[in-house]
Amino acid sequence: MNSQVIKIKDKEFLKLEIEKIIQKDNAFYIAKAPAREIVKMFTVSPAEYDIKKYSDLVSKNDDEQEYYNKIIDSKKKQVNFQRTKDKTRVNKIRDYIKNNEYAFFPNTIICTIDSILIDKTQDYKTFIENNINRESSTTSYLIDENKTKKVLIPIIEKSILVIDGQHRLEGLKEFYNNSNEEIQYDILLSLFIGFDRAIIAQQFYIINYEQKPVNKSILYHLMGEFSDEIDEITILHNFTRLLNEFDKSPFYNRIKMLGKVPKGASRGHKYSISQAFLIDELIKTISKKSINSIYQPIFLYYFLNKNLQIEIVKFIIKFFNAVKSLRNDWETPQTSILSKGMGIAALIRVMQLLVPIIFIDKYENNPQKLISISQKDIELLLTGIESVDLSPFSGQGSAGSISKIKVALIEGIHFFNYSNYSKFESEFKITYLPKFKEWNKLLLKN
DNA sequence: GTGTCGTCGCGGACTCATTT
DNA sequence: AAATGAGTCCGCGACGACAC
Repeated sequence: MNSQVIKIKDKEFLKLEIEKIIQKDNAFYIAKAPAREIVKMFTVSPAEYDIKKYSDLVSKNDDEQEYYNKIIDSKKKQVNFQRTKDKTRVNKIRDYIKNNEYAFFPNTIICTIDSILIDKTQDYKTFIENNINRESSTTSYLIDENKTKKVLIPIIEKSILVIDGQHRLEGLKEFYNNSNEEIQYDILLSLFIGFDRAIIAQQFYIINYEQKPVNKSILYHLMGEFSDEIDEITILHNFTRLLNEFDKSPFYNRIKMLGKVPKGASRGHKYSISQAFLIDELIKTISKKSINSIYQPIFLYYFLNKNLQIEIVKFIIKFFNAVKSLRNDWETPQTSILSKGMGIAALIRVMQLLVPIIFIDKYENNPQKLISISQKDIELLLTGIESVDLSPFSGQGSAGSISKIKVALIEGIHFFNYSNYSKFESEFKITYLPKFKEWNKLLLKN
């Protein structure tokens, strides 16, 4: 599939070879195009002249004029394909292209163009030269050349209307605007040519509002299985597998891998948390992104030292086994929130508050010493947790409840020695958080 | 229908760069 | 050096989606 830039009467066109894709009774086209040109051409709101087309239609249908007028009015007001540009997302895509060695976008940008078909018998250059002033500056031309279909799209703003892929293109645009690198970056286009706006609008609706987002657990699974970088997701993916498959783990047969209860699970099974959920919560214990949070990346040191990474999962197992031995409702996720998502998220936060304290007070800022902690030691630290009543917390949304459960747990655990969580928190922020944070920051420098 | 999960959006805090 | 402001992140609460 070739693409080239050509000039006809001082106007530049992007000439693309296109391939017809027939699906059922209709067809669209795919093309390969240089991103550097496309970013100059795309828009997400329909061009002005389309509205005029609708207006013409109205005058021919006088009887129903009022009806049509209403449609036109709503069409004019409604910014059709314009979604608010999410700047954060655009910047993320820009950085992805800039920094990632394998910065692929293998899926197509879905778009539409307004075009005129030029008959095979005519010379297209002459045709365009003759018509160029009569046609809109954004009009494209469809031609046949050497038995292949091609399209000539004017290299001008708004000649391509994007239905899906706005953020990818905005990201590419940002990349080109902020970089002198002349990289080759081809993108795939799915081109809808010659369809009524109503059809396009329908496609837009289906793509953007009806398409289900990918199950996050599957996404994490794929990243873990196929990415060869030992990044945060990969390691946590391996951890969750280990936690689910290792028979001494408190999470043995508890984790819904791929977000689903496995087929053939017994009645009364204990699959109570999803893999994605657990990864989302645990990532905060290893990610440098959490360094400014009150919930510190308590395992950052072990995460950064490859041969110590296993200590993270060992600690997690010891910690939750301690919880398990103190509270018998760990075994009954059907009736208790403790070993369900919210309970576990709250326990992880307790862990993130506990570790900095013992690290400083008991283990003399020595991460090696923390490794030697036993399940019994943790049980002693968590004494009091067995009396915390969790029944008031079911039946509500998650994020708020997680916080409330955490408060109840902290207030109940004797070691923390506070019957008032907010007092504990302010004390923690003064005495432990700054020291631990500094220590974590130091790890990143080395 | 009920209970739980998971995401969205908001407010506040913090950071960093630029201006005064 | 202080003030201002843009950008970003975090935690919380609300709510829609989904499973049972």
